[in-house]
Amino acid sequence: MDTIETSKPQTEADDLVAYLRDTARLDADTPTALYQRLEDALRGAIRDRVLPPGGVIPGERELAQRLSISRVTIRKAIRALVDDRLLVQRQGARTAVAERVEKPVSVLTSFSQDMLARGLAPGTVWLAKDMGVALPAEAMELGLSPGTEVCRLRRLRTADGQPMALELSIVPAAYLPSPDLVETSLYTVLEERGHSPSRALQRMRSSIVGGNEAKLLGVPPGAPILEIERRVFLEGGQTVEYCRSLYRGDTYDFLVELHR
Amino acid sequence: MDTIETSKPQTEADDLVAYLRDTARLDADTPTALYQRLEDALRGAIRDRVLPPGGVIPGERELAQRLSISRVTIRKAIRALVDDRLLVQRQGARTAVAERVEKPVSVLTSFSQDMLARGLAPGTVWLAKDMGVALPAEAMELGLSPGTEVCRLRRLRTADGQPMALELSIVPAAYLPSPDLVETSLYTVLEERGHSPSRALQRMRSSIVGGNEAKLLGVPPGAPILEIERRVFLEGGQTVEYCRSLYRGDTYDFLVELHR
DNA sequence: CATGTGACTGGTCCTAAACTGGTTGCGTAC
DNA sequence: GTACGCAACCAGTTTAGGACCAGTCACATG
Repeated sequence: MDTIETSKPQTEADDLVAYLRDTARLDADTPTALYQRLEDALRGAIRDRVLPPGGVIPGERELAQRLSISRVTIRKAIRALVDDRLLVQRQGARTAVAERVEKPVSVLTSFSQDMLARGLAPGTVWLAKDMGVALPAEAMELGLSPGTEVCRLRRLRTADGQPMALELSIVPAAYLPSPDLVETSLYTVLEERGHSPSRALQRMRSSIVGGNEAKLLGVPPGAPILEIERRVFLEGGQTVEYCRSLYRGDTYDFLVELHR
Repeated sequence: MDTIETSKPQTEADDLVAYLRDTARLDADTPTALYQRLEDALRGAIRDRVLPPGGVIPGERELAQRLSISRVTIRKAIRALVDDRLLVQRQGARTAVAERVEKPVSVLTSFSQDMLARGLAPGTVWLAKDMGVALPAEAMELGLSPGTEVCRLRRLRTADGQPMALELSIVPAAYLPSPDLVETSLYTVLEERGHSPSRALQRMRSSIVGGNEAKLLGVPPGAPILEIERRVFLEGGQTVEYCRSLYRGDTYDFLVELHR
């Protein structure tokens, strides 16, 4: 028999059990699988710091008994979190919450944040701000119906006063009613208006700069540039920005983290 | 929240059943086929988030009973949505609403996989394979003690027969005892030997190709190239490969997915 | 101090019941 | 023929129990 006789007043464990019982709605009769609900509840407990990083969770048997759930189910839920690197299991030792969730480097940042992270002072020179009906190509990239209004922002971005990139941003007027709302950071304005970018796809290629753009960037024609085409999405999947940038190849590099 | 569900324990299921009953007009005598109406109703339920993505729908038998409809009809309606990838069926498990399946783009891939994903046939021309004591710079990049043995692989990678990239890979001999083990794919060999890459950091910049490399890549000197420097890590964090590549700027672009 | 024991941990295996979708066959109505 | 209903069976999943192994850790013993 694998019985358990614990009655120690472990407040932490009690808190967790209570949290799980509430969050997973163990008694409710939902169509969702039990282990699935428990998994989500555990995920929430880690997110809400009910389970602090580095802390340990109660034993599987104890959890099973106190939640009136089979150990199989507990293990199935835990297993999913272990696969996601949120929990760490070691035979013989208790299951623990992962110490540090490695913050991925592939993070969606604005130009300003990017430069600050490099220890450079970001700056902006406005080249054009306008508004109008989306061109067919723009409507296509943004997933808009033809005829929708869009804002266009054309800027020279600088770092420590030196030209770093040319940027053309196109944003549906639904998210940015006027280009004049943007002082320096487009993303700040979007966030303030409740349209937080959540995801982006970015295509990069190496290319050669032409005459006009070379002058603006302060490099000789024929210098290498990093062409970046970026489509930024909201939580719901709607495209909130389409952006084409030319970064100076001699002073800019892009860092990505790749997985699995 | 827990106390409100006195009259009806299955809130979620009840909501759906009510929604379907209303939307599909089950009792009405319309020329439209019953399964057709049910299908549209289910489609609406998904669109209106009555059925959230990732959620599960009640079992076919339960639906059939509660809607007073045959299971055959239920299945016929569900079948259509499965064909449209709106629902996901798995024998033994409940039918679930499809998650938005944005395939992750920031994935660690080998050159071969990358080219295949682009619909191109990957190829390799060996320029050099050798082995020796790590140079100080190499030891530094790989995090090795000075004097450790490393393998060096220098390859011209082709796509559909055309030169695409020059690649110099450096791998500690502990993970690759001999450079001759690699036929075409380094990652395949590493995986077979139990050293699966799990994570990589990649730095990219735009640059100009020099004379020798231009000849190998089949582009004129001064053509734009994408310089990629990649450090690949194992699960445990040890560096398993340090790689420098030059990709042709005119035919190669790199796609990344960024979050939050 | 070292060390060994025992209680506890997760890892793995098993049985079993109650469900799930998958499939087939038979029947009725239009 | 198509639409619809009913029923049985198969295969897979979920959940509940249990038992045993192997690793970990705290604590008493020397």
